[in-house]
Amino acid sequence: MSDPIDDLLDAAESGKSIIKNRDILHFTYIPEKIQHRKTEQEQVTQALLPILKQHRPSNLLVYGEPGTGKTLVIRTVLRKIQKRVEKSNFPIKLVYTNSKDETAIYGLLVSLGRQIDLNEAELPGNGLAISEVFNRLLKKIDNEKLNVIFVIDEIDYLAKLVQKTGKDILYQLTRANERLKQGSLSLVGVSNDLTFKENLDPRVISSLGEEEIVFRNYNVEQIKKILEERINDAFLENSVEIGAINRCAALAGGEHGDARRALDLILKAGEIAERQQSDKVTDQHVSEASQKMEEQLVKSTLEAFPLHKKLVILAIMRSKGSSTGEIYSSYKNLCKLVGRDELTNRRVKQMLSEIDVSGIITGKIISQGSHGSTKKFTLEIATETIKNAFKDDLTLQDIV
DNA sequence: CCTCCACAGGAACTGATGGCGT
DNA sequence: ACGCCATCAGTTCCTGTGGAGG
Repeated sequence: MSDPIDDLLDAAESGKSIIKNRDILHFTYIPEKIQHRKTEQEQVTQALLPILKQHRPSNLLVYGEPGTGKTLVIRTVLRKIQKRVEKSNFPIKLVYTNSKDETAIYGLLVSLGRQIDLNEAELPGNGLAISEVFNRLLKKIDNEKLNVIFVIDEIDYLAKLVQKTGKDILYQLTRANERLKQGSLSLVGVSNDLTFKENLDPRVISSLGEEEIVFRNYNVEQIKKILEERINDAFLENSVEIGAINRCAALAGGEHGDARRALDLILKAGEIAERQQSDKVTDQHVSEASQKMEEQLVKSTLEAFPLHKKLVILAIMRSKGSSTGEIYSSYKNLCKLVGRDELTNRRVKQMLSEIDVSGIITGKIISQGSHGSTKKFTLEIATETIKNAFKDDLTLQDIV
């Protein structure tokens, strides 16, 4: 009888790798020469020129859908600028944050702070007033005469947080230079949403929106070109079939022109091909990779849900109908089964719409006339996937 | 045309957690 | 020691709504 681990190890050893360099397939990998997005590179450079020429802070707003290369271009340009001024008496510090990675303004500011070397003692991870955090950031910049460029990705998300909490840190950020005696602060905002400016403080728009650059979506042809460029460097010669590239571009680029997804896909397909000891990546591998990635994403989302959200999902599976009321009473039963206190109706409704956002269920408001109106929910994934994801949860073991 | 059901979903609040300045 | 400021999950209270049936 053969040992499964040994088998795998044997296969890995004897199997030849067709991926030479996987780093190149990371979307944000910066090669010395990016061929595409030439005009955008020029535009970004133009907008940031004041920083280089007059040592004057400059603000910039960049739009484009996910995977259109916004961040890549900005990083490339900023790096080049940084290199130029490295040895001058005007060195530039680059700081990058994604608003979506942080759930609150506080966390976002702390993440910015960490990157200009404020440690836990100088800037604790919680407990401070927002204005105090902000003061410490500025103090650091001032004291060390830093010339900082804050790149804030998905700034529309931050704008929403600002709106919700009433804290005008975007305004504060754009006006920070007035408070700085030394050093400077430039702001590069990146947004997926062209309309996000509408609910922004006009004073912020006037300073942040001085320069605006829009990244158009890639079409399938452009995606193919990007794929070919990278595959050339990342894979062994002739190890990726044309069909695989086409399928990849169609899957990822068809709707939104998402180059990041295309690259993730070809990498995953390459790994699958290697594992199958194939010396070529075929369109079959790409399809398989696409499916696997989808499943993996759903599974890890499900696993990360807190207990009550899991219970809500099981309730949807179990309830006879799919209206909010039916789901809620089914959920209450499940709570009894596992011996947990049930949450309120309101909270469960909230959870349902959160799950809806993650794409695992879809809800539709249906009016039943005199029987009131309700939201009907439909599962978008197989019940097998759910059972599979929850089977390791001790509390749920009995009811899955 | 009006009523009325069964919810939808906004807003304000609570209580725990954690660190600040005084 | 105490009040202050933020965040987070959850609760309480609330107003809004589409259309079948009267």
